[in-house]
Amino acid sequence: MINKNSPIPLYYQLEEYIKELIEQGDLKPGDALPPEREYAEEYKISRMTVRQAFTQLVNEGYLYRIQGKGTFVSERKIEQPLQGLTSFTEDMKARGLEPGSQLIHFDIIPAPIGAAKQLKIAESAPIYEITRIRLADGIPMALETNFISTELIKDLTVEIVNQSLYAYMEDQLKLTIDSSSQIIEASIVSKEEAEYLQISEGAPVMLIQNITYLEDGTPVEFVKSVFRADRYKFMIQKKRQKPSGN
Amino acid sequence: MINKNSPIPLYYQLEEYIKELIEQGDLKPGDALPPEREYAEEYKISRMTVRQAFTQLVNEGYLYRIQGKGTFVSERKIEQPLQGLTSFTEDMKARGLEPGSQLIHFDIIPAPIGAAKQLKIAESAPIYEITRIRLADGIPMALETNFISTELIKDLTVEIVNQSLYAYMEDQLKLTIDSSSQIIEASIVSKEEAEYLQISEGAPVMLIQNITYLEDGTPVEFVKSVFRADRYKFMIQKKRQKPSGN
DNA sequence: AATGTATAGTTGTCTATACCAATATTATTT
DNA sequence: AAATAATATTGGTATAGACAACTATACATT
Repeated sequence: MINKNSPIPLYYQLEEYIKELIEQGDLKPGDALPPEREYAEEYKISRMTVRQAFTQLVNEGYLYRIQGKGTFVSERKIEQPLQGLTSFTEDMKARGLEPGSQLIHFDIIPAPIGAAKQLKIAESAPIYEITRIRLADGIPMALETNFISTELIKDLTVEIVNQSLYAYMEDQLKLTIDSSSQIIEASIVSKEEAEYLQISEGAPVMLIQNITYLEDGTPVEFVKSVFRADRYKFMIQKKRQKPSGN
Repeated sequence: MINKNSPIPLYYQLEEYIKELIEQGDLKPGDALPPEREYAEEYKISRMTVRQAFTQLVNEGYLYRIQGKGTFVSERKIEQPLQGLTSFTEDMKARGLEPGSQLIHFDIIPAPIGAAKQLKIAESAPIYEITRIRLADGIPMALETNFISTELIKDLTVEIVNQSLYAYMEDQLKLTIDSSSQIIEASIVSKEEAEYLQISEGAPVMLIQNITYLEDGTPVEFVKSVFRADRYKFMIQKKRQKPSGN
């Protein structure tokens, strides 16, 4: 289970191992884990290292601790978007649907004022504008337009966008994605959008704007999406920030 | 700054101190903090203790670390809802609006099937059903119905609900709120809702369902809200979960 | 029966130290 | 002047141990 010769950190190995036990049902919600000291002795690692693994899992919502009693498996594990920040593709897969895309256009244009402001670049600076119909099991789910500065991301291709933009940024460009902010609102679909989405004019839709940031706060991507309300609900899980912590 | 005789943990003292520096602008976004070893020497505490404080702040989005370079203040600190989980009241205040309420009814009824399922209680078990029009600067913003089991929360009054239900649960009942999950969708307003909200029939609205959980996973409150789309947008900030961590 | 006391087991905090990995800086070589 | 190598600095991982705070239980005392 724990391999001391592996280059993978011990605390991370233990973390993944426990996560597995939970996901496979070997550890059920409410169950107490073996005490920290027991793990330490069992695997011949120090208690602090065990604590580091536990702490991560507590932060991620898998476990909770009660001083003097023990460490327990949380009732509902907080849903963890796989890559941390969910893309449409991951989102659909998680819902058991087959994601797909239909490209409307892929252009480099002078930044419109809205996108320029969100991406904190000069107005009319060149940016990619990529519009796609997003499909789930072949049925239109959303109309999505991405705005990406050509400054940060060069040589973008349709292939990259259709694969995984995030993976490309992290693996190839060594950019670390840190966080995102979203604005969600309800609206009525426009005539043009209705056609793409194959819904009747005046039907309700959800407008979602997403901005993705790097660690130093630089915005890298601005996405505007129009989701069909009859096919899409948005789910969020929030964990409380507590004064005590680690 | 750091008081070794205080019962307050050292890492927490340091954490609060650094947080203060950031919030007062003494440490600006992008600034590098003094290295961990320097803090350790400065305050005669161990480096691991400094790391514990730093780690907390990294998890809360205040700081980010780059190995070999240093630790830096984040550009935009992830918005931290004051009480961790935002209530309507806090939400409106944060938007600079004056929150208000107009009670429609406050009853104890047998749990309808939907609420019973969400709260994981027996169908037709007694629950509070509280419906209010939520106002912002005196204008209807949302229609909100709370479902709360009488089992967990006894002796609930209109006053408590109008004050702060969360504060009552934590301070009086010693229940620790841990997390919440929400489902958001777009819809068209019904005739009855339209009247309460003073909008025209068929206008777009956002339906928000919220469930609040304790640490052990017990659901304590189920809230269904209908928000006017013309007056309300929903904002979320997500922080990426990274494989490495502590 | 109620209350105090002792004890063992658990997580929480903290120290001191060591070495590794990534980055930045300086010195050296070309 | 540029490239390379060596060194220093910084965060990352890990150890071993100590004591504090809290919980639960068993037992004794009142």
